[in-house]
Amino acid sequence: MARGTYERQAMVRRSATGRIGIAEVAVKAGVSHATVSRVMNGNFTVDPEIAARVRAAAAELKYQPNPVGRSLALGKTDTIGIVVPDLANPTFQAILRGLSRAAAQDGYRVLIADSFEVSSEEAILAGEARRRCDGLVLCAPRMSDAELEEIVPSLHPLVLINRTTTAADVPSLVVDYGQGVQDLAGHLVDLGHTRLAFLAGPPRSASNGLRLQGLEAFKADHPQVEVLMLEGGSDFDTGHEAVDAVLDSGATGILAFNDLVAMGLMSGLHERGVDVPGDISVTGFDDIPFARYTTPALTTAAVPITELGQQAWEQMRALIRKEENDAPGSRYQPRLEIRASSGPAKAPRTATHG
Amino acid sequence: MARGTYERQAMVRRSATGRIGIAEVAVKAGVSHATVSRVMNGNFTVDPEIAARVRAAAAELKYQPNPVGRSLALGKTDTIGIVVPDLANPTFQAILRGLSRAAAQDGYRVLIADSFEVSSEEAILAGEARRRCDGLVLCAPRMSDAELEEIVPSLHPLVLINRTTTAADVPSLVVDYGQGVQDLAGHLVDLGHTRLAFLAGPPRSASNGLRLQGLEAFKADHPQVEVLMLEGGSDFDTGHEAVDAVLDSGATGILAFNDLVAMGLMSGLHERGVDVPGDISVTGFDDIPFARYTTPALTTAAVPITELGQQAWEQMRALIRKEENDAPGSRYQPRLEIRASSGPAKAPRTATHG
DNA sequence: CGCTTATGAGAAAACGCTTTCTCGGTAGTG
DNA sequence: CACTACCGAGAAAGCGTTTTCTCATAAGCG
Repeated sequence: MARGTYERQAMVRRSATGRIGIAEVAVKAGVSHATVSRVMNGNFTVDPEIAARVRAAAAELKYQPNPVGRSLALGKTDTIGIVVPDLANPTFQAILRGLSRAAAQDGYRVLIADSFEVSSEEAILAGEARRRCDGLVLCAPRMSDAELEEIVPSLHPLVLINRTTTAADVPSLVVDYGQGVQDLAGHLVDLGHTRLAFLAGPPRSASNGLRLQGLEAFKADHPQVEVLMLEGGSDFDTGHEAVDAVLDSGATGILAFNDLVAMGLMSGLHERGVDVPGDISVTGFDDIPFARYTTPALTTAAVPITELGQQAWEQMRALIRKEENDAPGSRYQPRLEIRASSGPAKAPRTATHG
Repeated sequence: MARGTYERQAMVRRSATGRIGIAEVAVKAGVSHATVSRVMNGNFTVDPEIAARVRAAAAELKYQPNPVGRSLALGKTDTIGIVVPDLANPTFQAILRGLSRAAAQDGYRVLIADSFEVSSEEAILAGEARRRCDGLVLCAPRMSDAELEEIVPSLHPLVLINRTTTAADVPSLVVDYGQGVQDLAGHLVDLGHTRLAFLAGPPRSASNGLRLQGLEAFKADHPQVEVLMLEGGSDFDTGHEAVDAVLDSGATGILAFNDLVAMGLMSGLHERGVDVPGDISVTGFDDIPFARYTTPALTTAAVPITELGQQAWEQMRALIRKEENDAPGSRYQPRLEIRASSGPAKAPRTATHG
């Protein structure tokens, strides 16, 4: 109080924008804004007495630094972006959740961008999100390999999920869908099924491609087993609508693209009076939380999906901090989760019904 | 080309940050950055020939304006924030999705903040998110009324979901859970049930409070019906673990807090060999997409949840644009969705079992 | 006691953009 | 032909911070 010069005015005039800025605090504390900034950032080259005065003024005015100004000065936003093809998909929701939680732990926020499965939008969304953030997680992009390779360099720091690139410094987290689908098919064959059908996912989905490759390998290993391909999608309705095609196929073991499709299919089969797994065995993929609660509980391949979101953040953090990353990316093995929706094959069915 | 003075240097020197900025474009086009800015923003007071030159330079350098600088200058971020108590909850996921989609249509992005049901974190998260964004959607906050009232003024523009405030200019979107639960209870009574049990949700949840109020009203209207209260939560496991309590209660009609709890409960009852709806009728709440695919399909009260997310954006947009809003907030009536999980009551059960 | 070296805080530049202000130049009008 | 009006583009001032630079003051040392 010795100086007595500060806080001349009782009323604080707010800046043009109406919000309290560093300038108001500086005036109230009788110091320059540089000093206020130093205090707010814990710079110890400030006289403790003055620091206390600044802190008091800041507290009284409820001053909170403007993050935009801060971002501009520091060149970072403490925000990362994520682009997903479909926010309605539990898989992407789980990744988002894992990512968001892990990032929050380190003081980062997450900006989301949903491409609604419109692959032509992805590059634009990704670019915009990236410029607003310190890094980007590109989740199962539907764009072509060529397009991906083209935009990847401009997106760094970048973490890819379920997609790979030749570019350096771009960690990829991929799930081994090929192996997973082979495990599921193997499980069905062990149960005596000899005629399987695969209910495929979205054509542009890379993970669908991996499943198809896995099934090719499986067919090569098991020449005695028939594996049919049926068109599909990635949601409930797809599975529900596939009932006729499934019954027509005469297959007794159905590999659905994912759990959602499997649930839709089971629901449809139930309506038709077809017993699962008595008449037909059904398997899903992902092991979403709902899978264990369906009736019958769904046999599926469990993907450690929330962990994947978290891992995405770990990789991103390493990139942002420019740390040496010993394991740039990783490969996740699905774990076979045998439940009640798969059972022994009954007498072979014929290809036509009704 | 008449001037011939621009583009003196073949090599463009990038700014300190390494990224291409407005300055590089200005140099390449031989104009000031003011002019570049004007061209980029479609200001028509620029000579068409110069504008073309600027556009060419921008395209060649792949110039994209830095959103942070832009935000600082314009005082807006084209981003809104949303705070949810639990990103794992399908209800909040759906709200997020509806919000994100609607906002994207108007060129806005969404920043998410998950409080993980830690109510003490909500105020901080909300404040931080708000400062980074042009507005905030506060979704079913768990904080006390007092705390809510205290922080609300500093959060404007603000849209509340499933919570109300006395502050002006804060639209509230609330679902009439009280009416919905009465409808469900009425449905069960119509089926002959006289002993109901309510599997409650999280204690701090306002929507749980509304359900309890609704049930009080219901009890007053139906003195002959017993309505028991059981402790619960909001997820699968809660429902699953409640099996014993439900069976002990002797109730034949169970009102679960939401669809998740109902599904967990049905799964548990199935494991115990209890028939739904033969022995016990179960109802959910929300009508999440999965509800129609459970076995038996779940009777529930449908909440137009994605529409709610969209409405949240409509309100937010009106606030941001400072439009007059004729309907600040709205009240949503759940729609009874009768499916197979509810059926006629069988002979009354005794309070003890086993 | 005078010179050099810390120390601490203000002035100013920087971050990248938008926008007001300013002014040279051209066209239009009496 | 002179004077005003207008148009288009550059200069410069913001937006709200952080950080470097600079300088006054005080302390340390011979």
